[in-house]
Amino acid sequence: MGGLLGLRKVKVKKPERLAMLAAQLKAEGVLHLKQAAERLGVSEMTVRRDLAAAPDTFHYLGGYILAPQTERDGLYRLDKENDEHAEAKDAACRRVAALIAPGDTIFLDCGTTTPHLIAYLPTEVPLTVVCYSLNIANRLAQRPNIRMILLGGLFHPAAQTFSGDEAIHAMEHLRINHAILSAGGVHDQQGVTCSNFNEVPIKQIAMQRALRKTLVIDSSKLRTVRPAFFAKISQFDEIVTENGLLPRASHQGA
Amino acid sequence: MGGLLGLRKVKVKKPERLAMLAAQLKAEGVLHLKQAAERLGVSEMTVRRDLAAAPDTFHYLGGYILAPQTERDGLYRLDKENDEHAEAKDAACRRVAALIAPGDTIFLDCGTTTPHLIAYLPTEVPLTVVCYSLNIANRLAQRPNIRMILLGGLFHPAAQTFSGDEAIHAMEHLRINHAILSAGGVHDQQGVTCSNFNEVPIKQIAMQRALRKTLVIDSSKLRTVRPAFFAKISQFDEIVTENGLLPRASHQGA
DNA sequence: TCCCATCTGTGACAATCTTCACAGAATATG
DNA sequence: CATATTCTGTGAAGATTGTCACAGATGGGA
Repeated sequence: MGGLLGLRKVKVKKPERLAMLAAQLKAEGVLHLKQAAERLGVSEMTVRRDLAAAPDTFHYLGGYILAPQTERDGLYRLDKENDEHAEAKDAACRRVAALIAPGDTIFLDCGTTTPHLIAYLPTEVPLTVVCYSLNIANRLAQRPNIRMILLGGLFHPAAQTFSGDEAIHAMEHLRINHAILSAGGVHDQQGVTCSNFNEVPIKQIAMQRALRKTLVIDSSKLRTVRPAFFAKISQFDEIVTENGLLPRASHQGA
Repeated sequence: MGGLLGLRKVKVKKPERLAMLAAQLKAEGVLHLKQAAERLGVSEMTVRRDLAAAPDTFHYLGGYILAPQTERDGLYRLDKENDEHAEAKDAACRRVAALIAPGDTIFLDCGTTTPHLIAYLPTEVPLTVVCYSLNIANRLAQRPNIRMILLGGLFHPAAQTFSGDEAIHAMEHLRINHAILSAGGVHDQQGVTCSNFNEVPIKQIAMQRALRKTLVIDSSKLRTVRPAFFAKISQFDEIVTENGLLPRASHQGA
């Protein structure tokens, strides 16, 4: 250290540094990487490495360290895992949002596509949304001015959905304008399919009771098949992907 | 439009974009500038300008848009606000957990007390929990090996609960061993009361159908009254507070 | 229709963040 | 004390982000 006598360097080890970081963040909420490095008396590189070693303790975004978020836990697990085509799904949902009419009672399917729609739902006009997924319900709960009806029943952790006779029975008392469904596979011959058999009855009832049926998918689903069949392509009024409406020709199949 | 019928170009103006951003953030907490631009269908530059025009609405750091702190954890809002007696509630729930038998089907009330119980529910033995609150459902969903049945219906944002004839109807098909209820007020003369009238029917049905009825409260609720009456003190098999069981003498009242 | 004010997209440049490899320092171990 | 291991700092290259100016697009009024 350049022979500057008396300049005592205070050495702090990793666990201690992490504790100091946590304390600073508690007080300030956000810390710039450069600040953090200065305050801890180490290089930015070291701070980076510390953070990388404790990935769950802090949030790091674009040069800033954020205080850990208390509990945003498993809420949006599904999406995070399976957002391969998140952008396509989002784009498709944006198109679907334009199809929604004021005053509609909408049935909103579960899955990883339909959650994207919620951000685009209009909130200045009356709107009722019927759903059967915990994930969807959580998002709807956070939007103002949307009447939400959740079809309850037994919870299926894998899909984060509810099912049961009661849910199906409940639907029979609802007047649905517009069912917005999604699917894991859409195939000319094999029709429209999904992965979970327990979703089939509720999807079918929803389609049966809805005046208008819209299928929203990202285009990677086209020409694929999943185990559980729930509808023919021709049963839908329109099929929306990130590229727009599917040409009507396809509707003649299956 | 490449022959894709009905492909409508959606033009969105600034106020609307800000609203969409806010909604997305509410749901996801963080948004990358690039994502935001794509979802809104505008350039990154425009998003930047939008953000600059509404400096108090969003947090922006190193390429990421953050939801204001308050909205990021909307999920557990209820608790945060009203956890004055959180420790007492927690202690009371710990006592209640000891009353739960393996294989029980439990009805779990909504409110700010009952969520504390969930952490203490046993997961090594079969257990079914029936609930009607989104808050409770979210917590149960995160515990393994618990069968959860959610009574659905119309969502009430203020209390984060569901209600409706269907929910009540659904209960009639369930065999409940043990109803664990909470209350906003417990009073010798006025009985057991809560704040929301729409919770009354479901609480009453649950009590009617349950073999054992436990009331769990923190002791600050004793000798207070809330607007909605739902049971007499004597209807409960036990009343548990952070200090233990309420002496049986009190059960003679109301 | 034209003009004006405003909004929006683009490209260029500067500033910053990210990652990597390497070398020196600190620490542990025998 | 020597060696091995781990930890830390540095600098450079590449990717990303921030800022700015300018031009085209849009949307009212006159």
